[in-house]
Amino acid sequence: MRGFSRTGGPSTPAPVGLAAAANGASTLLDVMRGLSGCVIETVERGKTIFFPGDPAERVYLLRRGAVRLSRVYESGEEITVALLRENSLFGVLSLLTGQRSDRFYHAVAFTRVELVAAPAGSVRRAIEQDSAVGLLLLQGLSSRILQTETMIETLTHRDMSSRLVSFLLVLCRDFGVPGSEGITIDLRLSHQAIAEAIGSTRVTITRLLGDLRQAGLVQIDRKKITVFDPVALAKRFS
Amino acid sequence: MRGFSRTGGPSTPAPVGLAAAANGASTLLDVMRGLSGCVIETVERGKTIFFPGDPAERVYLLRRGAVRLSRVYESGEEITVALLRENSLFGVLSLLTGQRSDRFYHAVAFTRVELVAAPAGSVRRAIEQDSAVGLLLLQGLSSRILQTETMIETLTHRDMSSRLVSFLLVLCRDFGVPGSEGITIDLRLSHQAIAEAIGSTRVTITRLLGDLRQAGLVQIDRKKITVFDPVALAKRFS
DNA sequence: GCGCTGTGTCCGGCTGGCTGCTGATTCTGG
DNA sequence: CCAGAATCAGCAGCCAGCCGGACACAGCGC
Repeated sequence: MRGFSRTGGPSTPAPVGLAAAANGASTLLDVMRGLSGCVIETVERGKTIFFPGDPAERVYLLRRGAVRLSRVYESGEEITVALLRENSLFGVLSLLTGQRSDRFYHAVAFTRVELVAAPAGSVRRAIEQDSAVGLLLLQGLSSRILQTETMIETLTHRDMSSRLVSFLLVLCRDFGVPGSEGITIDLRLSHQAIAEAIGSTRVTITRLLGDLRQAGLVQIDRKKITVFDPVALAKRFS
Repeated sequence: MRGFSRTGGPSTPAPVGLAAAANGASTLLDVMRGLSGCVIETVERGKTIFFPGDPAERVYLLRRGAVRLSRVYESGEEITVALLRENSLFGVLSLLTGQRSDRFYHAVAFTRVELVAAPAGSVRRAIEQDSAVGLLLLQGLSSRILQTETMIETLTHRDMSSRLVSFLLVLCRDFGVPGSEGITIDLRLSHQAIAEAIGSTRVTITRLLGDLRQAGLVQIDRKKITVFDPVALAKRFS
């Protein structure tokens, strides 16, 4: 059950041409929306965008909300490979070698999500027609790589405390909204979700978050975490 | 001290034009080599390719050998963010937003390395002139992302034993050469290097590798690891 | 109102990090 | 090509941090 609601893309192939190139300020979103076969979808929190094993035929741009890419094991365990923020490209597997391939990740809407999906072939054609499209996509992927690498950095910290802190800082960067008393992470994160993202367990996360709260570094209000002072928090790992 | 030896790129801007597009079988390597301002470099094992803080102005393609991207902390500790295999693109930071930015990783030749470096501006121009270039780069980056995500998967395993096994399998994929008695990882890996890559310590790696050896799953000969049977090894984590 | 998910806490046990040391291997410069 | 230096590998003992399991309760949605 996918729970999509398609609000329809342009049924007639939009004139891609040099439109994007002509407009220097054009964005990935504009480009994706103009692609032939593109579909704009809304997915409710918790619903699946694609399952492992599904054919990989479309590229996605996350327009609004957050998406969780995860790997599911036979044991039933699930680990989070990426928490995508707005404007992230994903599903790029489909861009690779022409041959058919299947998804191996599970993509779930972590919040209510709006996304733009376009067939891989369509993307390829658009690139050929308008080189500016290629550049934009390239930049999108570049920033995905940087994002992912920061996450690797987070995960190589040895003690869980550092790992959690580092993860919180990543979340601040990706999902933080500044407020009067610090940066609030605009996601409803359960301890379990955090544990699955940094390779720990629910109980440990509960304990460590408790420590941080008692140390006056963070505040938690109905699953939303506020970091009072990121630099002070960063001092938590050497 | 960078220890480069430049074997000179084309001093006159090569005619990029539609050459690549015309030739369907063209590769990333061909494309990069044709870029104006491109330089082919050889770097000896252990030498630095770029330091953190260096201006990010070039994109690299790793043509031969392995490159280690790492983060250095004030404490002197160093963790490995990526071990790049042949045909990997790196230094993509420079492709992002036009504004100047600095490297924040340390890139070191992990083996003797041959690479092709091209100014970011030159890459951008090539994309504009020939859309096929954009597509090739895009595919290059896509596979980098997949690679990085596998590494995240590795790192979220809780027990070190699984982590090590998972890492070895990644290395087999990226650097493995099949032999008569299994797959040999074509890198000279010290226990310390492995520890820095999977967020553990030298001592633990020594112990765990010893276990694997005694279990008859791997063999180690002067720092080269041979995995007898990857699928048997994979059974090591549930 | 009830049930489910999420949070907080306790405890036993073991993994894995830390320290210190020794012998082996590799690298470097003369 | 050799000698000294530096890095690397293996071993042991100690101890903290984290996992696993279990349980009670709070909050939220239905």
